[in-house]
Amino acid sequence: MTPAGLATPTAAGKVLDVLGAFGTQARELTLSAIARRSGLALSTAHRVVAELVAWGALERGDDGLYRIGLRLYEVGALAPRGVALRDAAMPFMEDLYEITHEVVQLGVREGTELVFTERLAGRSSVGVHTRVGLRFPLPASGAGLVLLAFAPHDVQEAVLAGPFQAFTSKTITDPALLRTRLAEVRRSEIAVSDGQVTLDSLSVGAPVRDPSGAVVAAVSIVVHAGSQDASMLAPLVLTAARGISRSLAGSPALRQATAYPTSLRTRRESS
Amino acid sequence: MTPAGLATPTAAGKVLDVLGAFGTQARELTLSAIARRSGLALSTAHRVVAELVAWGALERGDDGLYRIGLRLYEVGALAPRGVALRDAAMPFMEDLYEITHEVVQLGVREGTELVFTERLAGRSSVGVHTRVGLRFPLPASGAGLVLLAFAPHDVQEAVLAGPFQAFTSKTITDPALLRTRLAEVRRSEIAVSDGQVTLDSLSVGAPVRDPSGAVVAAVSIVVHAGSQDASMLAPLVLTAARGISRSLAGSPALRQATAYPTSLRTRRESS
DNA sequence: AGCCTTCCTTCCGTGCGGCGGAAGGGCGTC
DNA sequence: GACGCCCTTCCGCCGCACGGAAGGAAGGCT
Repeated sequence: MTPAGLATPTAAGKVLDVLGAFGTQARELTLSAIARRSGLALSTAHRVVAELVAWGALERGDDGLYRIGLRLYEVGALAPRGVALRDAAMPFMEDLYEITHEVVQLGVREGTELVFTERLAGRSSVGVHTRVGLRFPLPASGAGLVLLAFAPHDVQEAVLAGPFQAFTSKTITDPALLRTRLAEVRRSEIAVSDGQVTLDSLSVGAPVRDPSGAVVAAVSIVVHAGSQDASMLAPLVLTAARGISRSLAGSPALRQATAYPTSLRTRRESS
Repeated sequence: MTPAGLATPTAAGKVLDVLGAFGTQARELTLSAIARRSGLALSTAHRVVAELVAWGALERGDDGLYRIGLRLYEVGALAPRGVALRDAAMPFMEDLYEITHEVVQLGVREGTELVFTERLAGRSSVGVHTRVGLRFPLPASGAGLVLLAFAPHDVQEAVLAGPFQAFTSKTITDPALLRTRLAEVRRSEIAVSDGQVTLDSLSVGAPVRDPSGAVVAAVSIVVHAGSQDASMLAPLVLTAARGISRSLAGSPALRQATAYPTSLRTRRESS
């Protein structure tokens, strides 16, 4: 993740460098491992880490290894695109899984990437290699196409201009073709990616909208390419997506981004 | 949460001050609200926040409000006492809820406090005022008694020495009595708190252990005081706790604290 | 046993970047 | 139109962050 060696000049950045040293592959680290992965000098890492431990952002086990602390878990749980979204989506994703027993995923867009935030899969499902927290180029998958189709123009242009990562022979790498596909997605509210990630997999995605109508996430389902039920999936996924959107409107927690009534900006915080 | 005004002298601390400004009551803040709640000067907050946004720890909506970012959610999800524990516990907690339809909680100890990390409750359940992320003194609740009973000696002594917060007339405030109760909990693996938080509630807690046998969490159930089924709860809670412990042993993710085979310390991290 | 590696901790002088007051601009409200 | 609130930028002084180096503990290997 963090390529190491790129130590941040700023002090705040060093805190983030330390946090960035942790990852799904590195849930527990020694002090020197943190220093190495974050590109910080050992003594610097030592000081920063000590402060993080004191605050509760990191914890140190009796074995000396450092782990992400409970306090950071709590703060992270405040992310609107994290838990609030998860809570709204899980029931519908579970339904979808019960019906199909295929891989069901929830993803959001960050910059020009797709990030999976939730995933349900049984043993019999397609062996997809995604995992929660994994980042992915937008144009390849069903969920990504949805998020790209409804992204702001500058994001779309950035993706359409940039280089395309081709996973298979079927991965879209032609900007013109991609534009057409995106328009189609906007019209149908459904995106299909057939063999664009791996040749034997097919995914169908649909948009999740916040109360203002802005697309904040995408649900998708992944099946074996060639399954005859592919065309039946669209209504299922679409229904789940709409259910999640409706559920979001109910819970007050997530009122994401784009369209606040301007009056809300006046809210005050007690000191 | 953060009393504001206590600005940290250290630079790293200011980052944490900013993160600490967010809470369940304050999921979205303006820049000046952050400055106020963290005790930082506006210009300082501005600089720190900008850096956090660049990294992805915070996000800024089109409305100008800052929220906890996805990247922090991802990092927080790496906390062993967060998600790993949750994943292991949820199925059993759901069972417990299905059977009883009472409030079911999962808590861990942090310092001399109890922190609830998960909570299931229906509409008909006791109107308990706990919430995920809430901190609580250990000696009052069933879950807290469990965690205290199996805590390291210095923690126990610190609590036994310190002042006791009395919520009701039944709250234990006598160190000698508390010692007796703790011994009882250690023997029976069950803790009952009757009317010690609010007079009309009763909670029953049991310990969750990691593969090494160390107590890492506590499950508890809260019912109306006087319910005749109180004595029936112990086996249920105990069974759930054991199930979670067994499930933890299965998943490789959580190998908490105390008892690593020392050889594990030798693990390396690629730079 | 001895040596070596790896790890953690502490100290300290230098210098660089953090710090916050203040000024300027935008937007809404009274 | 004036006030209040918010955000952004600038700049000079001061302070704390920085990292090299040294001390020490704990295995692992031969």
